[in-house]
Amino acid sequence: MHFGCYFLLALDFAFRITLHMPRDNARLADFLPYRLSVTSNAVSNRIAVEYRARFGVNVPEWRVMAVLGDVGSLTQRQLVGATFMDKVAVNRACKVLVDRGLVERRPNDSDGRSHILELTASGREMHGQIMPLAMGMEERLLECLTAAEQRNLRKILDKLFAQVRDTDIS
Amino acid sequence: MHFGCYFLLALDFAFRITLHMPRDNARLADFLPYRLSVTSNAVSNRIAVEYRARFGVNVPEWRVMAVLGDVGSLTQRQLVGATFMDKVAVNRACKVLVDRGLVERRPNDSDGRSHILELTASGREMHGQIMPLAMGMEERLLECLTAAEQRNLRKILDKLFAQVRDTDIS
DNA sequence: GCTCAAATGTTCCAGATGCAACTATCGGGT
DNA sequence: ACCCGATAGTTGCATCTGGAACATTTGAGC
Repeated sequence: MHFGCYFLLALDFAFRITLHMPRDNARLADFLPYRLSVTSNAVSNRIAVEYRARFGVNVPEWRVMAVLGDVGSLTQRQLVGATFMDKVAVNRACKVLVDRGLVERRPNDSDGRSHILELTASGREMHGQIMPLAMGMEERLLECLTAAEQRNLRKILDKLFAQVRDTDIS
Repeated sequence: MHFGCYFLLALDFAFRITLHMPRDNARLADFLPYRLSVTSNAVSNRIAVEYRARFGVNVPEWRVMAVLGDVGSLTQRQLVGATFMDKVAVNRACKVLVDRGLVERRPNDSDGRSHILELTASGREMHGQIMPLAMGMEERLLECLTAAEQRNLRKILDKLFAQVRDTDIS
């Protein structure tokens, strides 16, 4: 966790440079991609620690479980599409989940290259425990925002993602 | 880049599960920390590729240069506070920048443990080139948002960060 | 001025990440 | 039926990342 003990110092520091710097100097703290990254990492780390401590899964593994628990049966390729993760990350997450008996992998009759992945009974049980935890964390995280701000945030993130995907930023 | 060729399929997939899934099922695509992470990673990767291609620096190195160029002279400890990066990341970034002649490190007279880091002439020159690029990318990224949405986003990210920092999410 | 806990920076190691190359399979064109 | 380019999955490798242990220096208390 690279925030925490240093945060007060950082705030003080940011405050000082806000006051004393010439207006035309670009400050990292004003750079929106930077803020997005810092906030996102803080949120992700916080949640990842919780998943790890309680269920022994990392974020890619949890994402795969969340999608499988929601949809049912998917191939790795479909999981890649559903989670926006790298196919290697999906492959590794699936391998771990299969080894732990949380996911079952059976041949795909209509395509010999792929397999069908599905939660086992034990996987569904963990899914039933981990989803309320995730929802609870989301709720407590979003407590600080009004309903309008929550809607705004979702809309804005969608717009930004589409912009990065479609537009030549460079 | 783990989005791109799979994106259309992902959209289609998300669309299908939106339509056909029971309402009470929690979907990963609705989970805000997930969306935040996907968007942030997409933005960061896109920008990182640009820095790498044009200046041969990675994100930690760029952050250190941005702060040094803005503030002047700092110790590694102050850089940690200013960038929210890990002290190891700051140390490595500084080492690389010193080796490349972009940053000068001189003893700190008032504290024998630390050194003062400062951009060299060549470092200031790169800073002068890289900051407009960063600002331009930010501008083109934010083109998709209204002025009100941009203000909202900054406010919301601040609130979220404070929430993660101060509140017990688990 | 001595001692010791705290702070700074550095190195080491272990895990996460993702690209690229590879194998196996598919399916369209001939 | 046979190519052959495209696709699904896997493995290897090189890089990124951060926690933990370490050396050095500081500064407060005695």
